[in-house]
Amino acid sequence: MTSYPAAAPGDPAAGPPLAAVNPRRAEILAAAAELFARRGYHGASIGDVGRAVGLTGPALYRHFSGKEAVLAEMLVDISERLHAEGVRRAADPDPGRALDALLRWHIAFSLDNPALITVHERELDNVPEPQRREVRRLQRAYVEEWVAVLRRLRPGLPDERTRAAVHACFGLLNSTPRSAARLGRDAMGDLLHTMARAALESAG
Amino acid sequence: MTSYPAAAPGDPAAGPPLAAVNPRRAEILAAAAELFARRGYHGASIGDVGRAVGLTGPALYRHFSGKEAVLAEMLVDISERLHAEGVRRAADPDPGRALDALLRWHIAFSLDNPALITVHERELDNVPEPQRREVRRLQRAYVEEWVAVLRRLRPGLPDERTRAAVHACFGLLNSTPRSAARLGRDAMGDLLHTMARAALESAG
DNA sequence: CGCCGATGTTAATGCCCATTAACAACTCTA
DNA sequence: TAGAGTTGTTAATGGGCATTAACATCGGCG
Repeated sequence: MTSYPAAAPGDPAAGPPLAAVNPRRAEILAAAAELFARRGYHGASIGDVGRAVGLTGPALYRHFSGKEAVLAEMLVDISERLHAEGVRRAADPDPGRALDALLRWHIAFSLDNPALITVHERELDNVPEPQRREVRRLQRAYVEEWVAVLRRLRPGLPDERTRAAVHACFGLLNSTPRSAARLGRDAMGDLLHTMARAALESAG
Repeated sequence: MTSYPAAAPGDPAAGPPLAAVNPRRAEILAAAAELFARRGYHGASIGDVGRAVGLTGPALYRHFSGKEAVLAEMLVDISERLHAEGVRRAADPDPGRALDALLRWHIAFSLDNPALITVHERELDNVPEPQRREVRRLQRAYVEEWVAVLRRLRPGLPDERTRAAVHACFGLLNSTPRSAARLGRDAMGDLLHTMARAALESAG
């Protein structure tokens, strides 16, 4: 079992890379993520997002081409981050270690970015078309990294069952945003890791 | 391991009891659940719901006092059904059997009513105030049924940890609506049961 | 200094939507 | 068969919201 310290500055779980590029854009994306997670894409207005960063609604159009573009950039960024680091961690030649590394990564991401996880899970349908495909592609690829590791760990399992198990595992891991989490962050991370690992092992 | 046949007519998982009372209301509630689940409460209009049952938007006001009332009745009904049957099944004197009975119940409900599960999980904030409290109360009570069973099964675990484990388990179980589920219904039910049971046992 | 691009603000504009009004049709029943 | 309740429909009505227009401010740079 590994511990779950808060994300360090260099940690890939810490924040979107574009935070350094344009702080205003990053600030808007963060506020929008929070609001979209809490009230849903259609439940949060451009004015709400603007107000959350100390601006009026129309000011956002200096930074994004529209409301959909905010969501699109948010989801593409999340999927890319999840996928890129997933590939890296799945590459461990020992499948058991790879699985633990994937679990640590996903859990750290959920604990650090509950709003992003929520939006990623719920709002894909509101992303306009060129980017929706891309997000879907990245999501699928990320799942396949997990499936490939499990396949090495438990050869002979039907792929469909493995895929279903991975989806269920994500459900467990992504429950973080909804659980009040009076447990401390580290205890919660350890608990999720233990439960997810046990769940996946039981599927074989 | 138990199987997960499709809900029989008399089965409490089959449908809301008020379906027999007023078929039009039930039809509207079902259509609204589907639309609210797919597009979110704010993303589905009264007109959309009406059209889904072959009516115009304003016709719904003959059956409900407004859009919020549709959501409220839907969520109160779900929470009541989950809770009532949860109490019944948690009453088994053998905690191991009680846990399996709870798992079977929750899994059958998710498989039969993916849209309801989704809405129940996401839209509580849009329920107007007198009923929101009631739904919260029922949700909490339902969780406590699970916690009580686990407490009997694994005495000595801190309640906070047990509660967190139950929430995580719900995340796993409720992932059904999001997983493509090319697995057959019964295989999916068995898989979820196995994984959830293993996850909960690992938490102690 | 004087212009300009970047970034904001406050007024339109136009659409969508929840809700209500005004008006039918159908059924039941006295 | 007339009248009333039930369930619909098609027109308002009014508000909210995304988006755009028109107008400032300000910092840098010629």
